[in-house]
Amino acid sequence: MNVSALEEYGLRCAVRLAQARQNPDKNSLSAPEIAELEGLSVEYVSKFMLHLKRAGLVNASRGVNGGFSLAREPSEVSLASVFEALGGKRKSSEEFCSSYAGRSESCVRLDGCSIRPFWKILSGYIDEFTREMTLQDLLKGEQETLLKTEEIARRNVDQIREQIRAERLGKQVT
Amino acid sequence: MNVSALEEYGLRCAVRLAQARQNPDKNSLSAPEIAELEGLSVEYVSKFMLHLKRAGLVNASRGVNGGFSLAREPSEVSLASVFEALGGKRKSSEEFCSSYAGRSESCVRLDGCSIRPFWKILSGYIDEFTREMTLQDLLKGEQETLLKTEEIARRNVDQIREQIRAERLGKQVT
DNA sequence: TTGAATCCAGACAAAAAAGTATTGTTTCTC
DNA sequence: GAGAAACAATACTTTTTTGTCTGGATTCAA
Repeated sequence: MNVSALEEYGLRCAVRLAQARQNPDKNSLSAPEIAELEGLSVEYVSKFMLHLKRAGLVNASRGVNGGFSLAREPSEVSLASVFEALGGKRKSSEEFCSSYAGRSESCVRLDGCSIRPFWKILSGYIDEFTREMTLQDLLKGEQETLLKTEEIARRNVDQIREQIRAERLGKQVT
Repeated sequence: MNVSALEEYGLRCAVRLAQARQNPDKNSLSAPEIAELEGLSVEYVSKFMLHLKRAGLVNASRGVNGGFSLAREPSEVSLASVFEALGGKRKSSEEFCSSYAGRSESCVRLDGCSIRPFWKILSGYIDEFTREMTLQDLLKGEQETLLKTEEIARRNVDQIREQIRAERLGKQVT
């Protein structure tokens, strides 16, 4: 349940590009520039950028004045899409169960699992969070980030309430 | 941002012990028994249990009728304490920044970081979640888990609002 | 047209996490 | 007391993640 290096560094690079985009003179950054800004090696940064490019999030141009630029508006780039582009896809509930099946064919706990509901809620919140947040949101500063966060958290509570209601109805029918 | 094997399997083993505790005849389980129940190797389970024991969460007894039993009431064992015992401690905000410093001495973004507030909120929610949830909660079933979840989520919203308010006041003073 | 700066791609190396194997110690039962 | 069943501890192997290195290919400018 920790942030991976991929997620952290990749997101930082994306944010740099989002910032650069707001610069009227020069809205692209080269790998060496990003590396310098972030204190990372050029090779490492290049690796991230390649992934982002393949996913269509970033445009690249070669040559002496080349570099990378964000392909879309920062407000149109969710953090989830960045993470996905980087290859560090989060496991869905099903993938999760099958990947932690231990030695058995499928998870021993498929019915009556007491842990899954817990992970599911937590995981759902994280997904919601990363899907709703965009590069633009991050650029706006802490105060704005907090406001957006509150909105997401509030909606999350509503969703949980909805689930509780649904569960209750299901119970009554049975 | 994925659950580690340590967290998943370790928690499962702890839940098994919490279940066993409710059994009046036999409130302990041996490593082979847990391994069988969870579809894991005995050696692997033993490794988890050793950690849980060292952290004082679990009592162990050797010999032919030996095994492990939960040292406290399931309602007194938070998921956070289980995870911590297993060694997979979550990074605090400070640890986080220093561990992803790249090649520099400290993180390049220490002031005016646009990403930290985001991770901080998300991380705070996860921490809150794992601290509040206990083994007892997991045993109660999905419906109860959801109710507790809603409570935590609601409190989370309040905390965010509090932060927003504090931030606003801070801004005004400056 | 030559060279420098850049992206592109995959192989490679190092470190961490996941999982196994081995050897020993304790406890119970017969 | 001997043997079986269990925990204890650590070393070892495998896999995944993290990060580097190397050898291109493309573009621009002098």
